[in-house]
Amino acid sequence: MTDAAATALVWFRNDLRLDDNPALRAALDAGYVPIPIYIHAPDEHGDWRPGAASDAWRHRSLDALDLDLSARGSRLRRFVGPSLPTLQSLLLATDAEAVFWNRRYEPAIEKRDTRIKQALRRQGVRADSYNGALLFEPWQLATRQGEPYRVFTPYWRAALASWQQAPNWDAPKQLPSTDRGPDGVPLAALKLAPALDWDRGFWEHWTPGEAGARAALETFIDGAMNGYAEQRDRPDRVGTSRLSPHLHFGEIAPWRAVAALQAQRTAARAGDIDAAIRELGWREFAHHLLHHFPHTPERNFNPRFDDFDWARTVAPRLQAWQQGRSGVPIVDAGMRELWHTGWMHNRVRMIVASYLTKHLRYHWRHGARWFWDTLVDADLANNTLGWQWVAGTGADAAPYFRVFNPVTQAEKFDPDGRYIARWVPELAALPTPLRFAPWRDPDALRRAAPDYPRKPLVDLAAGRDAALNAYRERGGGESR
DNA sequence: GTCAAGTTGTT
DNA sequence: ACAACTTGA
Repeated sequence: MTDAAATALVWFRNDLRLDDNPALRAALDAGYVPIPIYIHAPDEHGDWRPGAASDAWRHRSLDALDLDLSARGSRLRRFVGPSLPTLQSLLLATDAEAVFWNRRYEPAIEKRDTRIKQALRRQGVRADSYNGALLFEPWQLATRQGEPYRVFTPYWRAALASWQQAPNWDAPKQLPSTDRGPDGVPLAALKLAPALDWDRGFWEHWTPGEAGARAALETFIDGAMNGYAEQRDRPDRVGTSRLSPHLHFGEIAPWRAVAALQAQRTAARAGDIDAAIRELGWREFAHHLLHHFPHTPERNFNPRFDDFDWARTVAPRLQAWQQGRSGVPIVDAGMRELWHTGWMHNRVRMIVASYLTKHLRYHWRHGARWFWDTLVDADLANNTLGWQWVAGTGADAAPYFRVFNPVTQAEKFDPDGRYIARWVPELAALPTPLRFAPWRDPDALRRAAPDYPRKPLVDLAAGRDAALNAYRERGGGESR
C-alpha cells in the first residue's frame, strides 16, 4: 500500500483471530495500516510460563493466524525478546504512531502490560488496550457492598441482568499492509513446537486456529448442544463443546459463541443453551476471581487451609497419578486421555483432582502444575478455580465432605465402561462392572492385565475417612 | 439483623 | 442424614 499512510502495531497475544478482534478493529477504524506482530517472551509470565502442551497449540495457532493474514494481503511478523524494548524498536523502525492490543488478565501479564502502556504513552505513542477475551471485564460486576463475588450463582445472576450482546464483527476480506520495518523471525525460531513429536496424537482431535474454532462451534451446535444439560457429564460421549483451548487462545470471541447459541433457541433447547452459556459464565467468574484475588494461583483462597496437613511429597505416588497408574480405572483413564490428547473431560477432571487432593491428600498445587503443563487449554483463571474448588480451599463455601467416590462416579457417568476401555485398553477384556473396580476380582485382573496395579494406591474407604478427618479439623468451628 | 441458598457428593 | 459454613440480598 502507500508508504505514506500512518501505521499502527497490532500486538497479538491471546487473541489469535481476526474476526471480533477489537484491537485490529480499532487500528482500522482510526485509519491506520495495521502491522500485525507477535512477541515471544515466555520469561514475562511470572511463575506461570506456558507449559509444553500450550506451546504446541500456540505454534499451530500462530501458523494459522499468519495464513489468515496472508490470505488478506497482510502477514504476521514474529519476534523474540522482552516485550517493551521490542515494541519500542519496532515503533522506530516502522514509524508507527500507535500500538493496539487486547487485554490479558493473568496477574503477571496484567502488571507487565500496565507498565508497557505507561512507558509508551510517556514517549508520546498512542497505546490502547481492549477487551477481546471476556463477556464482562473482571472488575465490572460487584455485590451491592461493592465487594467481589465469591459465589457463582449470585455472580451469574448479576451478569445476566446486565448482559448486552455485542454485534459480531467480521474482519475485512482485504487488509492494508506495508513493508516498512523488519520482517521478524520464522515461526520455528520461537521453539514452541515439541522437539520430539510427542504431540502427534493431539492433532487427530484438534485443529488450532480461527477456522478450527469456528468449526468446533458449528460441530457443537449441530451435535452435542442438543442434550448438553445432561450429556455434558458423560466422558464416554462427545457431550461437551470442546471449545476450551480455542477460547483460551482467543481463536473465537465468547460473545460470538453466545450469539450462535442464542440463535438456536427454541423452547425445547432453552435448557441446553442456558447450560452451555452458563459454562462460559464459569470462565467469566474464574477471571473475576483471579483479578480480585491474584495470589490464588499460589496460595489458598481460604487461608484456613494454610497449615493443612497435606501429604509430604512422596514422588512415586504423584508420578503414578500423573502417568495413569493409580490403580483406579476412571482416574487412570482420565490421566491417560490428558497425556494423549492434551485434554480431559471436565467430569473426569473433578474425579482425578478429588482423588489426588482427598484420597492421596496431595496439595492441590501439585495437580494444578501438572494440568498446567499438559493441558492444551491450560488457563490460569480456570485452572486455579477448578483445583481450589475441588480441594475445598476455594471460593465456594465448600462442604468438606464432598469426596468423589471414583467407583460410583464411573458407574454413573461411564455406565458401559467404554471410556475406561478406551483409555485403559488392558481393562477392556474385563466385564463392565469389573472395569470400575478390577481389584474386586484379583484373578480376572491378573489374567486380563498382568501389568495393571493390583490395588489402588490408597484404599478408597480408608482414603475417604482419612481425608474427612483431616478436613473436619479445618472445617470445624475452631477457627471462628 | 434476618434468612435463603449454595454446580457437579456419598451412604 | 451428613454437620453446620459463608455469601449476598
